[in-house]
Parts: sequence; C-alpha cells; structure tokens
Amino acid sequence: MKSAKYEIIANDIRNKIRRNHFKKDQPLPNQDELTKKYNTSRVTIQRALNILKIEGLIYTKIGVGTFVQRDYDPFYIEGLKYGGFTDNYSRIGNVNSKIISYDVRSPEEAEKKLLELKDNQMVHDIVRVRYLDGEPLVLEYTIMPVSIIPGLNKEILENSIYSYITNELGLKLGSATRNFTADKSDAYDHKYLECDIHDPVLEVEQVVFLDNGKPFEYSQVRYPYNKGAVTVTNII
Amino acid sequence: MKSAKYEIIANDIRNKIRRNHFKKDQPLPNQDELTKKYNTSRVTIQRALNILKIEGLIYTKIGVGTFVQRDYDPFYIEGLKYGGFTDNYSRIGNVNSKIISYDVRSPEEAEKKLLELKDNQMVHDIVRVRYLDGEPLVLEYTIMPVSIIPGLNKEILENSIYSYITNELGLKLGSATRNFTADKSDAYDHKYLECDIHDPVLEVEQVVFLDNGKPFEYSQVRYPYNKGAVTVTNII
DNA sequence: TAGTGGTCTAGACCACGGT
DNA sequence: CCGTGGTCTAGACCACTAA
Repeated sequence: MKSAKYEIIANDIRNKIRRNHFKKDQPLPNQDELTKKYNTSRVTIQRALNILKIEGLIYTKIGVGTFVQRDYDPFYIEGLKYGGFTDNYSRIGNVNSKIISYDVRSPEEAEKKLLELKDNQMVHDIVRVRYLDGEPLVLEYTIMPVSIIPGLNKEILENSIYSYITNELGLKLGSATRNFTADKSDAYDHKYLECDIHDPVLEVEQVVFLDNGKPFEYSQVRYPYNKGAVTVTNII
Repeated sequence: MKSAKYEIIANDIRNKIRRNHFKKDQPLPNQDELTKKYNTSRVTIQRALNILKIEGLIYTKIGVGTFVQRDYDPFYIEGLKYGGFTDNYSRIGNVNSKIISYDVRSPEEAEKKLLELKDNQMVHDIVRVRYLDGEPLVLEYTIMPVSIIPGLNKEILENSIYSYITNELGLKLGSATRNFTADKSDAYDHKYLECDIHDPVLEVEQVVFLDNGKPFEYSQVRYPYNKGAVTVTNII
C-alpha cells in the first residue's frame, strides 16, 4: 500500500512531535528547508502541514513560522481521525471485547433510512462490551449491512471489525457523523458497564461512511459518566 | 475582507447544496468544468472541494465523479466549524442569552495551565444561560483572559462574544479541543435549564485557540439531556 | 528590508472505474 | 480505451512580521 508523499511527510512530522523531537511552541524548520529535506515541492509540504494543522498539532503565523501546538498526549485524538474503538484506545492500554449478542436480521425503518438500505437487505446486529485494561469502558450497539460487510465471525467481533474492513475487505473509511447526548442509564448499562442506578451515560450515536459515500455502520456507543469521555478537535 | 478564491468557491458550492441546486448522490460538474466555470486552476478547485469533503458534504470516487453526500439539514454542523453558540444556532431559531453572573478574577491553577496564563493575568468569569426560541438550551461557564479579550460589556455578553472577537477585535479563530462527558445535574442545572432532579446533562468542556495558537477560552457548556445534542463530523 | 507562510497557476503523470 | 479524480512540480506573487 503506497502512500502519497504528503501523507508520509505528515506522518513523519507527527511522529517527531509525538517523540518530542519538536516541542510545544518551538518552531518547525521553515517550508523551504522542509522542501529540501523531503526532496519535494513547497505545495506538498504545505499539504502535509495542513493535515497537522487540522489535527490541532501545529499552528502557523504568517511572517513568523510554524509551531507545535501541544506536547504529545496519548489521550488526545488528533483532529478528524476516527478509526473505531480499537484504534483509538489500543495505544492507551489493553483492549478486548465481549459479545453480548450477535444476530442477522431485517432492519427497522429508521435503520433502513440511515444506512440507505433497499428491501431484502439484512443487517448484522451486534452488541458488545469493550474493555480497557479489564475495565468495561463502552457498551456498543452496532448495525452493519451484510451486503457491505460479509463474513463476520466470532473472532473478528472479539477483536476489531474496523481492521477487518480495511485490511481484509480492502475498503476505505470516509467521514463519520457523530451525535453526542447524555442519557439516563438503563438495565443493560447497569449490568455491563457496572454503573449505578442514577448514573448518567454519554451516548455517541454515529453513522460511519466508506470513502465511496456509502454508510456502513450505524451505532450507539455508551460510556459510563465517570469514565468515558470523547475528545474531538475542531478547526474553523 | 478579501477571501481566498478557494474559499469563495467552497462557499458557493456549499450554498448550492444548501439550496438543493445539487442534490444527494447527484454528481457535481467535473473538475475541468468547474475550473472553467470559476475561471481558475484545477488545484484551486480541488482545494475548495477538499473543504466540502472535510465538512462531510461531498464524496469523490476516482474514475467516476464527485457527489453530494447529504441533503441540507439545518441541524447539521459542517465538519470542523466551531463558531460558538450564536453562530451554530442562529440559523435554527431565535437566539438570546441571560447573564447569571459576570466577574473578573484571578485564575485557578488548572485554569492558568489550560489558558497558558502568567502570574497577574486576570480572567473574565462569565456564566450565561442561552435560549433557543425562548427555551433554555445551554448553561455556559466561560473563562477568558482579560489581556486577550479586553472591553467586554453587558451588551456583548447578551449577544455574541465570538462576533465581538472576530469583528471588533479583529482576531481569528483557530482550533478547538472539545471533550464530551455525561454528568449528573446540579442545582444550577435544575434552576436554569429547568431539568428534573435525576436528569443527566451533556457537558462539553472546551479550550478554543486563536489562529496564533494562543488559547483564549476555556468553557464548560451544559445541555439538558432531552434537548441538547452536539453533532460533529469526522473524517479519516 | 528580509524572511516567513498563503495563494495561485499550467501542466504533467498516475490510479481507478466503466465501456 | 476514455474520463474521472489524486498527486506532484517549479515558479510566481501576495500578506504579514520583525528588525
């Protein structure tokens, strides 16, 4: 899998920031130096820097230079990335999952609309608890069209559906729309997230798209209020 | 205030999608046609389209074309934008604010760190309820350094601090880091958000930066669970 | 005035999808 | 094969900051 030059450069600089080769509020080499160093053109350097800017890792000042916005923090999820639970949390601790239920069924009307399904199209219905270092962190209700994601099995569900999708099926992820709300906890939350009766939960309801614009996941992800939190970076 | 050509083009196409000139899953004109239409170069067109892609408004397929991802929805907040409460909600309904308290004080240690303040620097301490069509929608606790945002007054607080910052002070917004959690409601929530005793609230804790990398706002924004929701689009 | 990042261009070549 | 979007280049000019 060959990456674009601007991606390689962005990854390289991001890693240097992570390893503190470049530190907070210190300047990066200027664009001309980077152009020479990476043996490329200035536009390509700017494209790489723009990714890091969107991720909230650097900022630029016209007439002055390019600076590191924040030191590395493993809990900080850069900018626009969303790679699923495993990808997000595996750098923080040990990640594993328990399947509460798994089924293939017909979608409800609302689900048909959200996932843009035609009649006769079935969906996977997956309920999982996901653990970080042995502690329950999220309860996930996931719906995926069988036509887009075939061949799911127990092993995949206990690990990462996302790595199956990208590595085995060769699909590419696109955008994700995520809606955040607070909710009262229900019986499943009490049981699987081990939370108390009046504890609230954070619910993230999301529709995730492939890069061809097709929605392939509708899920509700519930975090207990005293543990879960989702951080997002926005840029104007 | 002269905008870049790629911004003008992105705005134009975004407005056309909003007005349904381009509809869901219909192709946009191809890049060569857009290049001619806007009398520009292909790279500039691609830059404009990339903005809309990040906003989750379009998707592209190599070898096929560029397509509209979703029809216009006033509740959908495009991609990376964060322009504060007024900007986000004024297109949905009537927006106004009530000041619960306003003070200038010394920052606490945690606040000094988050806002990168030196000794002797004071902060505005603002508590407001913000209404959408007369209904309380959010309770906001906001801290801003007096040195960066001077000259606040009652009228500004009752309207939009953000428009004061961008229009009057001439500052430019940069990235924002937002952390979402669920919380139990407290006495202020009960009083000002008119929520019940065991109702949860959605809390968004955020640090907002200027485009020069300086943080200028630390705020906690609380939404009642049955009304508030924040939608964000991520892209991989 | 010198040095920085921001924008823009014309043109080249590549990767992919459908015919 | 053709038409689509994706990447990349070299070079130009502009806008802004600091000395």
